[in-house]
Amino acid sequence: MPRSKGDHEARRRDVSEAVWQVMAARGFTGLTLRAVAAELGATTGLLTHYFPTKRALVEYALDLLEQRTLSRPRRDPGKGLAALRDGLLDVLPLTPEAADSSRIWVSSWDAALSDPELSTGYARKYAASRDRLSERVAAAQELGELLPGDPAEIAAGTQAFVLGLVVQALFAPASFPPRRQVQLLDDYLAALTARIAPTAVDPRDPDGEPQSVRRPEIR
Amino acid sequence: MPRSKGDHEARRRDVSEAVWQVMAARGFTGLTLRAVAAELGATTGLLTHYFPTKRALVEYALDLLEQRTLSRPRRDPGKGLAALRDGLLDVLPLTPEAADSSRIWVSSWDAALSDPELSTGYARKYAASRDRLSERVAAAQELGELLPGDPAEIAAGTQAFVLGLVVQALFAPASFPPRRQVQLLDDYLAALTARIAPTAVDPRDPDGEPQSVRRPEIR
DNA sequence: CCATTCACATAACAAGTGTTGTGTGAATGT
DNA sequence: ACATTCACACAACACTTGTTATGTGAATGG
Repeated sequence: MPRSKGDHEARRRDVSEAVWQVMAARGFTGLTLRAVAAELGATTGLLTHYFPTKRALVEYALDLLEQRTLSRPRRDPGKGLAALRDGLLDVLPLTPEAADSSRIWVSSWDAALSDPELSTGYARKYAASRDRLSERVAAAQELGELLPGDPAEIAAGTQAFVLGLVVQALFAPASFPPRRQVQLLDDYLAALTARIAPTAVDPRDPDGEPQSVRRPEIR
Repeated sequence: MPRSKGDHEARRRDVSEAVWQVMAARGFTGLTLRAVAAELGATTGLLTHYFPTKRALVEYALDLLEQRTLSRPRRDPGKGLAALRDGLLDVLPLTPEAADSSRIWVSSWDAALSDPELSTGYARKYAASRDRLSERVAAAQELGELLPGDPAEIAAGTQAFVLGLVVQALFAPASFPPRRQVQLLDDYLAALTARIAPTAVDPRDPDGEPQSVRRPEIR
């Protein structure tokens, strides 16, 4: 072996950084071999040496995106409802880095929707994310911090909420500063922890004692 | 003028249809002059005759997208909360045509995020949409069907919710059939109303009017 | 020391893109 | 009837894209 494996890995990390920069600056469509090479101060020959085809680089970029999103400096999750809230906050573009990540995600949806293989991969990733949220929902319910109901459904709702909030914040960052994003999320969560539980009221016995659920102490 | 204005308009409508077909089939990135021309059974010369530049065609396509979305067969909006619900249902990809429209929207975000001019246009459109929702929120509040609170904030929340639901439904249509989408939305709306029947919608008639809506307690 | 192997650079290719110029037949105005 | 004007087709241009082939200097192994 002419070079050490450490060199190879280091170079690969350089490529990651270049890919990231290009995507952040020019979107997923702008992810081109020459753009990455230029960002890297190299030529396309380098890239074809590491990735046999463009598709390989795209898949690598998506893995990188997922990995960077997951390994983003996360909040130390609290317990119950606080843990759910933290998990949702991690999705929102509250910092410039998170905004970059979010923009890349959204811009990648175009290519993903046209590619069945990528599309199923995305579906899988989002399903996994919902499963993680679902666990926290169930935990919060056990603590009595969330209204009863199918955790999977509630998790899907929360996921939808933050996803849509991400999109809106990307297009109108001035209208959706971090503070407002957090506020909107908290309002949403507060609605899920209403004082009077809809499902706690038996339709045949509307005068029954409603289950007491205290409002969350969040923020 | 060699030809009647009617011909010109008719031809333009043909172009619209071709543009739409191309976007639905190959996404916003796949919107290319030759693809549209082929779909139209013509050459690129036709398109350059109607649109001086690619950008003009893109803007035309976006206008078409907005117009088709707005003029989509809409529900006859009810009063108060029902009107809000109808407005939100109109956003969801509940029918194949609506799914096409939604997919095109999402795939257009890539290009829009990289283009400041398009980006501000999107921000404006979404803001207008929120304003419309906001009015319905306020109306529902006046009827006592929704909890008090800033209508603009509640509208932003509902918009985020349906937007995110659209994205999830596009990537996992099997997991988010129309029935579940409606159910999720109704659960969300139920959370915004203090006292409302848990099942506001007949599962066999998801597009129908919500039933047995009870007035919330004023706290 | 020397053959080999790796890590690229260089350059060319074919395909696809938007754009532009030049035709051409048909409809129109007079 | 004739000149004009429109609505395209046709073809070429310059450019970008992914891909591929070939070269080359440096590190490595024996």
